[in-house]
Amino acid sequence: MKPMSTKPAAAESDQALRLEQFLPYRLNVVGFLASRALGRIYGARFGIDIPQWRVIAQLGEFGRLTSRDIGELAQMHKTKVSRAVGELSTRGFVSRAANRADRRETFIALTPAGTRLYAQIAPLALAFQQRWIAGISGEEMRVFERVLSVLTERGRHLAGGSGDGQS
Amino acid sequence: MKPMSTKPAAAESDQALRLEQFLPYRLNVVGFLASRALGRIYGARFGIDIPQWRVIAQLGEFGRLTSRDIGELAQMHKTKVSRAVGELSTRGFVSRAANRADRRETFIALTPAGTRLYAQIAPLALAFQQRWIAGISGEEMRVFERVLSVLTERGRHLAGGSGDGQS
DNA sequence: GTCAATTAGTTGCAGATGAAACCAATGTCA
DNA sequence: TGACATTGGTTTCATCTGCAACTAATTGAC
Repeated sequence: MKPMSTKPAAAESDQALRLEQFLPYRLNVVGFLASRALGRIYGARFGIDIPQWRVIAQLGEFGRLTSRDIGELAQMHKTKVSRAVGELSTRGFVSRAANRADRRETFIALTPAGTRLYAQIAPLALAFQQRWIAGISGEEMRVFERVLSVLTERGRHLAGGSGDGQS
Repeated sequence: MKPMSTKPAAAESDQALRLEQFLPYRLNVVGFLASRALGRIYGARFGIDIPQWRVIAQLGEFGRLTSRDIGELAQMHKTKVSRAVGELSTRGFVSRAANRADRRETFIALTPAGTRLYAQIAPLALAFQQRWIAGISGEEMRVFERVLSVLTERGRHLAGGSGDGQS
């Protein structure tokens, strides 16, 4: 890292833009790091990617869901849900069962193998989170999470969000 | 959103996993929202995407940089830098000049048109950030940013990071 | 009851992305 | 000096992603 500055075009306004302090940039970087770190943990160990993990997590938490519900709960585009569920289904981790009351939608649920997988991954995920926030005081984390909630909620509406879509 | 719970497979351990409270998930969502909102602002208005914006921001801040420096400063994979610089170059916003001292690397800098573009976008970006954090107290933001820094730094090392790469 | 509008979910397609291969230039070490 | 490793940067290729179009089923208006 040798900046090699010659003509800093910024710094004329009262408040200059510095990318490494710019909030959208920082949030995007930390979000990317989170995904990458977590993805490596159970990606290499279980052959699961992030969308698949989210599907499994929601099913492990709520039991039985439609694809639409999964998308809404896990903030995933419906095509991503469709593909993740398809892959998990062919691998035998989830089952699909038509809803007889509304035959457009399908109930997705964990199979026994899927439940075992969830029982393996969930503790790892929680342990990872613990290791990540170790040493940060409870009060600081409370403030952090409160602000994070505000930013998330506001971010959903700030630029006219359509609703879903996720990396 | 109708969870339709039947058999909540979780909640057996002393600490159940709830995805909407899971930090990596939350950070990834807010990061995505940040990118999307910001990307729409100057994407629709200037035809610039996020990687290109990051390149311009760094050049506007530091003046003249090699592609390698841009990648390190802006946390971008070198192929992404290469493509962003290539596109910005053909559009006349940046110039490339070989370094005569080390002819492997190339100096990238904003052209006059690029500087004008930066002068237009930077205030918009700052205003967007202000609108986003409006109403949050200074003390809360200080705590938030401090924790964010810790999480970012730790996230870089937690799962054996290679260094670059970015969405 | 019928037809238009809506919804759940899948698929085709075009663009974005990163790993790996690659090229040219520089550094290193004998 | 001469081999070999390293580095800056580009390109190829396989994959992922989301938009748009599509099918099938349901709802609503009349």
